[in-house]
Amino acid sequence: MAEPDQRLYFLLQRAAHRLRTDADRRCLEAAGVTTAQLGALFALHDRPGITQQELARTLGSGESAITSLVARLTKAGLITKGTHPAQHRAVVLGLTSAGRDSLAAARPQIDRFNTEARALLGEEGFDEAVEALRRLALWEP
Amino acid sequence: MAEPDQRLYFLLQRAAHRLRTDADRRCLEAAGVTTAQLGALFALHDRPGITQQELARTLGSGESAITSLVARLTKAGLITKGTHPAQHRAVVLGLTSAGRDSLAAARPQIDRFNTEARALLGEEGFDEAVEALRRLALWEP
DNA sequence: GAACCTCACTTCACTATCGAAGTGAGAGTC
DNA sequence: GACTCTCACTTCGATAGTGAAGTGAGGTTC
Repeated sequence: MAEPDQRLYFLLQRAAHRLRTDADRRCLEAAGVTTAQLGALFALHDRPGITQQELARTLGSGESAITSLVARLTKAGLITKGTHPAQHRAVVLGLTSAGRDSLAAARPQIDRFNTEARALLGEEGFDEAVEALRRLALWEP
Repeated sequence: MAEPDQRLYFLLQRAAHRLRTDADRRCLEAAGVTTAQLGALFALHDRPGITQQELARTLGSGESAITSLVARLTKAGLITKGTHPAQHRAVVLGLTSAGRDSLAAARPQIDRFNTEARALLGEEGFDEAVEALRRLALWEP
């Protein structure tokens, strides 16, 4: 048992966890948000006016996880909740200027983070890893 | 903003999350444990008699996370807690036969999981991904 | 127009994680 | 012997996720 290559997901989770704690720490220090919250801010920056449901799909989470995430971000004054003109009960989300500030503050940390990861894995290794992760993230077993 | 390669950790987390939910579902169905719990069972299988502290290091988690994890596994009757003969307050962990059964039941699921991942990424891509993840998991930025 | 349906969102109980603070028994110091 | 220190573990209050069940206003059907 315990052959390394038989534990892809253990490795994946270790790596994700390892990077998350570090990224969380950096982003919290720089922008006051966690990685999950930053992911939501990014999504809202890219697609302003999306609904909670769309945000959930974008982030790959369930709607109930988004409810509490949105609640925390709203409470922190980083995003706004509005009503959709056409869709009945849909909640439309948008960034506040404070949200944009957080995003801008986190930006250098992300860049530094990726630069370091590129240095660790090498240019080619980094690109391969990104491609593999993209496939795994979109995988439907 | 939002260039894909500037979001290594978002991708990593999406991929880890995506695989975890699937792996969790399979392992829960087959062995009644979550992926995190299975990771602990694996570690105890490989290194019987380790302490909670060593388990935390092995899994890459903090000790407080291990406290509750161990509590749930003990309550489920899958592991045992004992006292270390030499180290004072160290808790020594071991698998019960039920724990070994869960491990055995989860095994085919893991194999199937890895086979599918190999098919998705290709032999070479899989090995590269495993190596990249190993480096990221052990990375000290 | 009353009953039903839809569907985005919320709530609840659970697992999992963190970091910081707390606990407590043995070890060391004087 | 009393005091302090050490250190493995526990507890606490967060964030983050799941799935299942609940909510409620708008639309549909007859």
